[in-house]
Amino acid sequence: MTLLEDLQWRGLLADCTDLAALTKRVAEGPVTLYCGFDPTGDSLHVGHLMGQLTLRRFQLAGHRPIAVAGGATGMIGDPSGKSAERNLLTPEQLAHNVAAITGQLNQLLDFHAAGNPARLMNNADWTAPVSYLDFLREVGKYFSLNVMLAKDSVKNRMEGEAGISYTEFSYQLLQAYDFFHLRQTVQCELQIGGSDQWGNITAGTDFIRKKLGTSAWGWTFPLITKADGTKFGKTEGGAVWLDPKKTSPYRFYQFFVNTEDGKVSEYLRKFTFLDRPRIEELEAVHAANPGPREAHKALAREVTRLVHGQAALDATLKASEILFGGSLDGVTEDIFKDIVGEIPTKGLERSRLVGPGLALTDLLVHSGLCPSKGQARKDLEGGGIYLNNVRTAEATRAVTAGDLLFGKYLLLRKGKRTYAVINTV
RNA sequence: GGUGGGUUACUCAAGUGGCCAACGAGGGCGGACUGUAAAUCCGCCGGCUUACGCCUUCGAUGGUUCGAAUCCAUCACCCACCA
Repeated sequence: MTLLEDLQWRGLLADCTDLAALTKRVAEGPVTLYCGFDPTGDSLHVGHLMGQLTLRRFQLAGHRPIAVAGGATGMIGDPSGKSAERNLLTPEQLAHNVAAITGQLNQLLDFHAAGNPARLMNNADWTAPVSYLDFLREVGKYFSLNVMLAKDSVKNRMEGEAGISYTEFSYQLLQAYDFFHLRQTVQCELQIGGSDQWGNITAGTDFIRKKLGTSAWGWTFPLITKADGTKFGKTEGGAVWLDPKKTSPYRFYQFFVNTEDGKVSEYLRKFTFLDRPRIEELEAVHAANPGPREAHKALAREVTRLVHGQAALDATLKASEILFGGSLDGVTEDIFKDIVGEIPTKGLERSRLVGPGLALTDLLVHSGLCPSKGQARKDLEGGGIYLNNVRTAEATRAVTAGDLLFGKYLLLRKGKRTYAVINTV
């Protein structure tokens, strides 16, 4: 199976500017390709993984990937997929964000591969020095307003109430200029991106054809959705980030374990490097016996290892085994200590547990599991609270030193899978 | 600039003097079933309180009234039509 056939089998092709020609070109030898990442936040999230992983798939097949951090485009704001104008980031925020995501982009690609090492660039390097007048003469002249206005990203905003500023309207020119610059300086022939980037990518291929008279291709992959069609990568706590300080490896792993059955097959194909026989084997195992969730766990293991590494994965697996293994019997202090760092942990002065102890409702609020004492009481009465993995339904329950595990910890749980640890000091 | 309509809890959206902490839907959280899934069913969703109840909330500010989300005035923002 060729690379492009594999990508299509994985469902990673939404659209291609000329699939037949690209297929021919890829067969002839290594292609240089790029994918851009705008620094809209101080971390990438699981949605961004698709671009990074696809670059990596090309690299593994011998091609030359470039990850481009959007130091310039991030200053403008991409209107694609956005229903309203966004606030501009300050230069300080941008610099901070670029530094943060640059580190993350370094993880998934191989920058030392013999023959085709990955490269990391920042489009501010070639965009910032260009003067406004030069840009209008050298770039703007090649763009038809009619075509620009017809792009979905612009059209949707023109039709809606929010409108669009001249600044965001100009975004497609900047991205087109990136592609043009890379085509000219490093023979980059292909740009990949999510399907919402189609308009920006074709702006680039059109510009290259007009200005350079050479070929360039665009390839988009479908945006990931959940089974109910809502946005992928959001949880109660917000986005699932790649930064372990924002989303712990444990939560990251759990996010994938909790994938709906109907999506496991798709996610295995799109988020892992497992080969086709292995994925089909996992699908068969799951179909035969869905209870153990083997496919979900394989998915979660693979993605967690890719993003956080083997050591973090091991710790996460250990914590998950304990927390979802049922009883805490037989768990030693050393093993328990390992899970403390994996799930949200709050400190508590041990003196507060002496005598009558501390109301469990107060402890639930302190741990962050419940937003208020009233809610904590309702959760308790509803049977959704567990102390040291034992259901506790008395709203007036007090917690004393006698409840401590290993004389030091308390394990609180709300519902089936939300845990918190109290660490006494 | 003129005239009319609007601003309600996470979102949408009822409510036009007391029965309103405020219908309903979505969404969220819990429970049952199951498999840390989906679907379904049940409960809860401003705060404090064991409870009676108390406190804060319906764009902002002031007023009328025993009593206001509901009436009046002023202000702010949004929408529609006219100029």
